[in-house]
Amino acid sequence: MNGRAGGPVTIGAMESSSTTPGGSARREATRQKLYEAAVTLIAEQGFSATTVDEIAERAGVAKGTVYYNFASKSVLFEELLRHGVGLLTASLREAAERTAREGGSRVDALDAMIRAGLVFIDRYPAFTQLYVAELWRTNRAWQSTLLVVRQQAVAVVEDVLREGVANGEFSEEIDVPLTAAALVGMVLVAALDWQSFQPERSLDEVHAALSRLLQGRAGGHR
Amino acid sequence: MNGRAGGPVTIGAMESSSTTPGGSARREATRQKLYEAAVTLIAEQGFSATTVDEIAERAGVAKGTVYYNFASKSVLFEELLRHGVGLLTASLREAAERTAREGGSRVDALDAMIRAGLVFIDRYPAFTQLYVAELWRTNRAWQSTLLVVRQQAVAVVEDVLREGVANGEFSEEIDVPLTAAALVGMVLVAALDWQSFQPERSLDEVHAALSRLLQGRAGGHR
DNA sequence: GTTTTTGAACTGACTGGTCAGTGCAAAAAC
DNA sequence: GTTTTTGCACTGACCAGTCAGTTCAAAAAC
Repeated sequence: MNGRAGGPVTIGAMESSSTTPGGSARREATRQKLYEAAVTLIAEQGFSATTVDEIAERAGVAKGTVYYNFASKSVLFEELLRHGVGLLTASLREAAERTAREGGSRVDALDAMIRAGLVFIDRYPAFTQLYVAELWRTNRAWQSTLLVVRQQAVAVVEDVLREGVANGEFSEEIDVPLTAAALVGMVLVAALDWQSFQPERSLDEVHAALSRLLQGRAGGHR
Repeated sequence: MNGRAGGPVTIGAMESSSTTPGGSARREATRQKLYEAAVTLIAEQGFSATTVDEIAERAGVAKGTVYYNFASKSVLFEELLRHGVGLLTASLREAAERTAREGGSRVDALDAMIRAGLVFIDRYPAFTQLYVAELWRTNRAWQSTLLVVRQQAVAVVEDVLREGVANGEFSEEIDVPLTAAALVGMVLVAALDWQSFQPERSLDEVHAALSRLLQGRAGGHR
């Protein structure tokens, strides 16, 4: 019943994390199942249109279990958000560090992060959908959670840009926050478009197109 | 009560259009009010979380009037989408044509379209929010409408890219559909981020940052 | 024996959609 | 030029259905 093909869409792992320090293994497994059920349903239908009964049914647990494990539908959603973005930032940071370790330039680091972003989106398309759909809303309960979560992800990109400016690799004229936002947006939207409207393309093709754009070989080839 | 400052957020004008060929002036005015009310509410809360009562109240009409003018809540939303994207594509196309008329290159055309996109988003932030939030959802009633509407907007960008490849201005290696999607995404996300998280920046600053990125002056300055 | 899950019943608030009826400006009848 | 009729646009109370969240006794897992 997964809109998209592919194996189990595990959003979790990410160790026990801050969510519940002393959760038993069994409980953690139940939460995991609930995350997975919730992420796909909410991505498809949106938060409000998704019922708790649906989530419980898809996770294969009783409705009471949802409320035994989470205080409310909103809380379940917020913890899900934190969970997923933790994974993403870890993956981005890892890519940047690996590049640095291997003596690559900052452009190489950005390129590696683009790929890491694409891999993440390819693996957890539902999470990405849901994130984009909710990020720019206003007046919602979890607005503050989203703000933190966004800052975490964008900060990784900003760091690399700043390092590049510091070591002279990038022009000092670049606007770090805006450029970081634009880069994240480019990857996010290109990837979602790929998944939704051009699923026949390979990850490498998408990566190549974005890489070219990053290095300015689209506007005026040389 | 408009989340953002500024004058009346008229999404309409766009002449009588195809929606209702023989609508009376009064009726058209009512529909316009309903569009304006719906676009901000749905952008803030999402489609499902927005009630028809709310829309009616904000528009200053009775609930029955909504159903007198639109078959259902979904139909109101679909017509709203078509309405807004019509405006956007018209604006993008106009920018591209103006540039061509003035003898600019295709890069100039892309640049002009970026600015036109930013101006549009600045003027109708709610519509943009709503569009992004709903575009990549699956299994929704208006999925087909969105597909058409997206294709319209992206096609304008693709056309310019193709022309650029044809006249040798762009490398033949560029992947037109993917690059177009990435460009649109870059503008969309950068603009939304600007509005939501960096509202102190001016349109010119945002435009400059995106322009630089387009011309590759971010990755490897020259 | 303690923790976790189950599953079904229940509540109270809310929602999309309906419909009989109102207001009113222009046309028709006189 | 006054009265009557027409029908479009709008109204808002109402209804049937839905949903988040609660409760709890009993079973299952640990």
